[in-house]
Amino acid sequence: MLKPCSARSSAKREAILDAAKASFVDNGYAATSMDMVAAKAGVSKATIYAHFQSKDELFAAIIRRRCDSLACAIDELTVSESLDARATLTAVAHKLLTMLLDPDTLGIYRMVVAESPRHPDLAKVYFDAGPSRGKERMAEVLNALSRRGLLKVPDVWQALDQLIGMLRGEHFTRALLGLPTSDHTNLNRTVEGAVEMMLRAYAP
Amino acid sequence: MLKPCSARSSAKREAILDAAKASFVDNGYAATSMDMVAAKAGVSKATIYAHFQSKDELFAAIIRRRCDSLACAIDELTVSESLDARATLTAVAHKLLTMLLDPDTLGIYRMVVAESPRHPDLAKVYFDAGPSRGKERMAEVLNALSRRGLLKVPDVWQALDQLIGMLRGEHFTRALLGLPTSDHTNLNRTVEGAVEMMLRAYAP
DNA sequence: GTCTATAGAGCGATAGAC
DNA sequence: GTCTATCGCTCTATAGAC
Repeated sequence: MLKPCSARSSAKREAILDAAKASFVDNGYAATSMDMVAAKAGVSKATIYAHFQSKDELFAAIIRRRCDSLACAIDELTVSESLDARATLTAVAHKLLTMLLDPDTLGIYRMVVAESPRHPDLAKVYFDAGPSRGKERMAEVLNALSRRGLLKVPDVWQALDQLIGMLRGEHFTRALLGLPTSDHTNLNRTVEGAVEMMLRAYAP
Repeated sequence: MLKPCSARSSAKREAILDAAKASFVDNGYAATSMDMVAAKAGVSKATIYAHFQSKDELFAAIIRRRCDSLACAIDELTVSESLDARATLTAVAHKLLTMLLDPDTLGIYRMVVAESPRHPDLAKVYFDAGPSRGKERMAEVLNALSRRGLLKVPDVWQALDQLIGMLRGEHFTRALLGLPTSDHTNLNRTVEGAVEMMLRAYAP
């Protein structure tokens, strides 16, 4: 579970946001009523409307708060500069996969996907703060390896698409659909296989 | 757009299914009312309930119908047996990517993802008929190449996860979130890059 | 800011005529 | 099978007291 970088809000406002996030994740946007949120947050419905103009705005606030957390977690996605290419890629791969399969990540992503036709602006906010920012962060890792002469990557963005795609493999889709997840052995095998492919293709 | 393999139903029933699919895709499950479906289908609400027991069953019928179409389209995913490894992989990659980025595929997938917490059984039905069946079909293609000595694949399922993951790249996520899609040049480049990786790793 | 109470609209599902 | 009409319920959002 991720925490925000900086928190500055009233206690009730946070309680509402927490309750709303849980309710939205569990029931979906449309099937979540403001009464449910109020009950779970331990406040009255009118109090919610004192903090948020509408159900839509409450939803947007949740996504934006999650984006802040995501961005923070992504920025912390660093790897020691003294490792070789294989160790670096393996480390960053494990961190990424852990982040992707986090229940919070999946729950929010499910909502963003579901509501993207009705809330296209939020989908963009999420994509920029999540996948896009994550890729930029990983590009720095790859570039560092290139600078040290441990990798030769002609197109960093394409290489990252390939690495991330291979890492997600079937695991992410299965988790997103709530299907029984592959065990930890397979996760390690996926990482090893993906790293092997990268090394084979982009060794200097 | 995909069509079902076999159709056997009354005209009104089909009209209801078509209208419901469009409404569910556009508005999401919970935000779609039976009145909307009735209006779009040109029937009365009671007629819908004469054909489907509940809103849930109507939703399930749509997913199942889509699964039939998907399975049919996937079974037709064949490639000439006389092509070399690169041409075969490129052809099957283009077919897969076209299928994945089809607006109908995306719309239904969005719904299945959104409702998977409340309809886990439907998520499994969809996964089996879609991704799982597609992978089995592609395994046959890879096995055929291996049999002809054009490829040496130690673990077919891992190789397929890698290939499919690289092909989806960022395109699928962007399309799923309704973000501006990369142009056709990039799609071709993605295919070429993925095929190149596969050949480099799994050449005999 | 926070509460109780409620307005006003829309929902899923059904009854009963044909 | 198909319709019109309607029941009983829940929803978002607000009014007004404190």
